[in-house]
Amino acid sequence: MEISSNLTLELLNQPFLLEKRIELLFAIERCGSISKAAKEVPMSYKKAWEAVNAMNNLSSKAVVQTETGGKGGGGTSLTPYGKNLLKTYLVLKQEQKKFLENLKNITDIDTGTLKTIGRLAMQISARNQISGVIEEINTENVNAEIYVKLKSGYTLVSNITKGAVNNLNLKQNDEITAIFKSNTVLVSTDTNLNISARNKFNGVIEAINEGEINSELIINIGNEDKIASIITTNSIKTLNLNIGSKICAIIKASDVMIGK
Amino acid sequence: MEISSNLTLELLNQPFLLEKRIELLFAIERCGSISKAAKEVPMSYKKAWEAVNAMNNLSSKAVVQTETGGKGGGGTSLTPYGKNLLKTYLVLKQEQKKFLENLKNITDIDTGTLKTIGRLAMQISARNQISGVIEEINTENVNAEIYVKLKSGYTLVSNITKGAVNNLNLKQNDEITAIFKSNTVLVSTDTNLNISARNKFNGVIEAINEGEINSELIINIGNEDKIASIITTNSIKTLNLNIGSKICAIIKASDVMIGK
DNA sequence: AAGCGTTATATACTTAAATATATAACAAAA
DNA sequence: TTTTGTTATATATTTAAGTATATAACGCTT
Repeated sequence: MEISSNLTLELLNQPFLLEKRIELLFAIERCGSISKAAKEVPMSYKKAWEAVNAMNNLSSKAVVQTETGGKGGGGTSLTPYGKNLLKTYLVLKQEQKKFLENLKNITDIDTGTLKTIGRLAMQISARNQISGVIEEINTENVNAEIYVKLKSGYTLVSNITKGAVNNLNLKQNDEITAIFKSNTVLVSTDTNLNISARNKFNGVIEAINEGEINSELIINIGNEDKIASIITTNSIKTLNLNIGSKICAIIKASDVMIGK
Repeated sequence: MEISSNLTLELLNQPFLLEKRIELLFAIERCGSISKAAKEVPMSYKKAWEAVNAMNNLSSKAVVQTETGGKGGGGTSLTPYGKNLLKTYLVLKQEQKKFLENLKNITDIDTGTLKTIGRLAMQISARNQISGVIEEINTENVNAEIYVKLKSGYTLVSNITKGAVNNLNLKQNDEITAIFKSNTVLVSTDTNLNISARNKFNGVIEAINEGEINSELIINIGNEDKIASIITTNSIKTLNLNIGSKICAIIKASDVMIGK
C-alpha cells in the first residue's frame, strides 16, 4: 500500500501553484522562453502560456516576466519573487514527503490503527531541535542509548526507552532530530569541566535575551548547530557572560528526546 | 494563500482509495446498493460500478460485496474489511488535515522560509503525549505557564519559553499535546504529598515492565489518560508496587513540552 | 410463470481538457 | 527594410473522462 498526495497552493480560491506549473516554471528558468519550456515539459504552448498568465494574474507580484519582440524575438524569465516561490514550494513538498513517509510507516492498513506513540503532524515547543545521524544504538532491558553525530562534529548522547526505539524504528544511519528543552541546558565558563552529564558542547554566545528572573542564551557550537539555554539572569552577571563569550553547554542524556 | 492536497492510497501502482471512491463507499454503506449510491454522490452508475470493480480486483480481500438478483433485486454492502478501510482512510485524512494546517501556519510564502522552530512531520520518542485543551496562558518576560485541561479532568501545568508560545501561536482553547519523557515522572504512594512539583496526578498502576536496573510503570489517571514512568527496579520493591496499586505521578512543569 | 429492482455489461453521447495549428504583434539586429 | 524568434491570441481538432441509455442476467417474491 502506497500513500500519495499532490500539493496545491491556492490564491483567491483559484489553483495557483501545482506540480505541473512548478515543472513549467523550472523549465522556463532553464530555457528562457515559454515556447521552449513547453516543449521540454512537455505541454502545449497554449496551456503553458495560460498557466503563466493565470499565475501572474492571481499573484500581487509578477511571478514571471515576459518580453515580446526584440533580441531573439523575446523571452521569458522568472522574477526574483517567482524564484522564491519555487524554493518555497520545494521546501513544502519536501516536508510533505517526509510526512507521507512517516504516515506510511505508522499505518497498519488492515486494522486501521496508527501504530504510533503520538500525533504525527505536530510542532513542539522545545527550542532545541538539532538534526543529526544515528551513529550507534545501545539497547538495555528498558532503556536505550542513542549516539547522534551532529553537523558540528559533536556526538550527542540520548537516553530513551527501548519501547520508543521500537516505535520509531530507530536504526543506525537514520536521520533524526535530537530534541531538548532549553531549561535542561546548563552552562559553564569552564570549557574543560568534569561533570557526570554526557553531553558537553563548547561554543560561543551568539545572543542574550534578558528577562527579569530568567534569560535565554543562544550558543553556537559550530556549523549552524545552535543551542538555546535558559538560565537565571543572576548567573549571567556572576559568570560575566557576554556575546562572544566562550562557553560550555551541558545536557543530561536523559533530557534528550529523539524525533524521526 | 491556501494549501490543499488530496490523499490517494495506491496498490500495485494503481489508484486504490481516492476521495471520490471514499464518498462512494460511504454512500453504498448508507444506501445498500451501487445504483442508489451513485445517484447520491452523484456519479454515473457505470463509473460507480467500475470503481467498485477496480477496488475489489486490486485488493486481496473484497472491499464490497455485491448480490445480483434475489430479494429486492440484489444489493451491495461493505465487507468488514471495507468498513475498516474507510475508517483508516478517515484517520489518515484527519492526520493530513492537521499537517496541512500546521504547514500553512508556519509558511512565510513571501520569504520562502518556514518560520518554525523545528521539523513538522515527526514522531517523538517521548512516551507521554497527552492531548488536552489550553485553559490559560500566563506569560512572563522569558517564560510562560500553560494550563492544560486533560480528558481525565486534571489540569496540567507546563513551563515553556515565551518564544515557543509565539512560534506555536498558542492560544486559549487550543487543542494541544502535552509531551514529557517517562524518566521525568516521579511516583509516590503518598497520594497527598507536599512537593514543589506542580503536577500531581493520582492513578492506578495498569502495567509494570521490569528491567534489571530500571522499570516502566503505566499509570492510568482516568479517562484513557495514561502516564508512563521509568523508575529504578529497586524502588518497585521498596514501595511495594503492584498492578492495581494506587499511586501518584509527579511531573515538574518545566519538564513538560507542548506540541500543536 | 410473471414481476421486481438490482448487478453486470456494452454502446452511444456529452463534456472538459489538452493539443495542434495558424496568425498578428513585437522590437531588436542585420 | 527585412529577418528573426518570440509572445499574444484565436480557432479547430483530438483525446480522455464521464454521462446517458439500453439490455441481459440474476434470484427472490408473488
